[in-house]
Amino acid sequence: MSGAAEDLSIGQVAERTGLSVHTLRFYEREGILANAVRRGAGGRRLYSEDDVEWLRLCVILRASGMPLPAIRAYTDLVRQGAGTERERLDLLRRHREDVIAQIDRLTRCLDLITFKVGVYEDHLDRGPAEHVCGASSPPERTPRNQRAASAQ
Amino acid sequence: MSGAAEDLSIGQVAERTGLSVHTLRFYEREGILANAVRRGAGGRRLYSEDDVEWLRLCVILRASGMPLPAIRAYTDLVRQGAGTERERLDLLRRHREDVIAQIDRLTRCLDLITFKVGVYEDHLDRGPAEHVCGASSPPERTPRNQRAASAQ
DNA sequence: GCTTGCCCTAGAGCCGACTCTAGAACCTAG
DNA sequence: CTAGGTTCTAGAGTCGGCTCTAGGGCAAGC
Repeated sequence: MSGAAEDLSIGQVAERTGLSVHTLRFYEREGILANAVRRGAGGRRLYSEDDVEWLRLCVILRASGMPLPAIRAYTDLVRQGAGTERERLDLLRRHREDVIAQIDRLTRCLDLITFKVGVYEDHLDRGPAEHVCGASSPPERTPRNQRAASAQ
Repeated sequence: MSGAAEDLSIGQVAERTGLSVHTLRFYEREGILANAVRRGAGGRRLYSEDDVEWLRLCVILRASGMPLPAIRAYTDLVRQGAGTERERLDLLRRHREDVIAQIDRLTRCLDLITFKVGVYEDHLDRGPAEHVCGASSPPERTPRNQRAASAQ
């Protein structure tokens, strides 16, 4: 499936991955391509659809905060071929946990920020109250009801 | 409430905010303190509990990806005092949207990673299948049932 | 035959956010 | 009196992840 023999230029790959051509070359130097890029006339890089798929995976890993060295480690495992599946799975699982942790952290931040937004909304549509400061923990989840909260 | 007259040293503030003393001085230079730090004997910084609260808020904003210039902007508004509440609210609301967007992105990444983990689990406990590649979109949400998927 | 556009390499530059260094002052305990 | 710990300043260094520059090649179209 999908294994057409269409060769793609670096510019085309940039278009379909959202990465810049600079970044594509940079990733290659960093060892972040599952299979070595072939070269065409004049030394130009030739990419396959598989390369694009691989890069899209890399984009997702990056977007979820995986550092380049970790992506390189994963790439190395893939390049080593069969027998490294267990390690790849472990690596992905660890990253998965990491992403979950990130989401948790962000969600907790979001709660506090939402609380703070609530405090300001109160403050603005019921006239100024006393002073209004730090990150004071959402005391009991009722921004629109109580007046001890910070609005700095 | 809580407004004791206890002065805190930079080291104590570092402890209770989780920031390093270096970072505290750095933030100060960057204009990220709602009220100017007082100085004690020998020019040493004296922080109040309010400063700690403020810094905790900054930590949350940073942890949720707000860049220092935006935090400085917010700090400036706070320093200008009453009358800037609308702007502060807007700034916080924008950040709130941003955090929600981050969580969305991460959640989408998580789905793909989870899918990929599923593919590897399949692959490992039902013996190797064909080749296994990019980020191929979770075709119909059934990792453990279908065998077209990528395991690179 | 010349411009335009895409591509090449090696290496430098940039940005954000810290992080650390050097050299010196002060305070407290032994 | 001295050693250890904390703090001070100004400024340099680090790190991750790009991003760009210089200088050049090649191919297609006017």
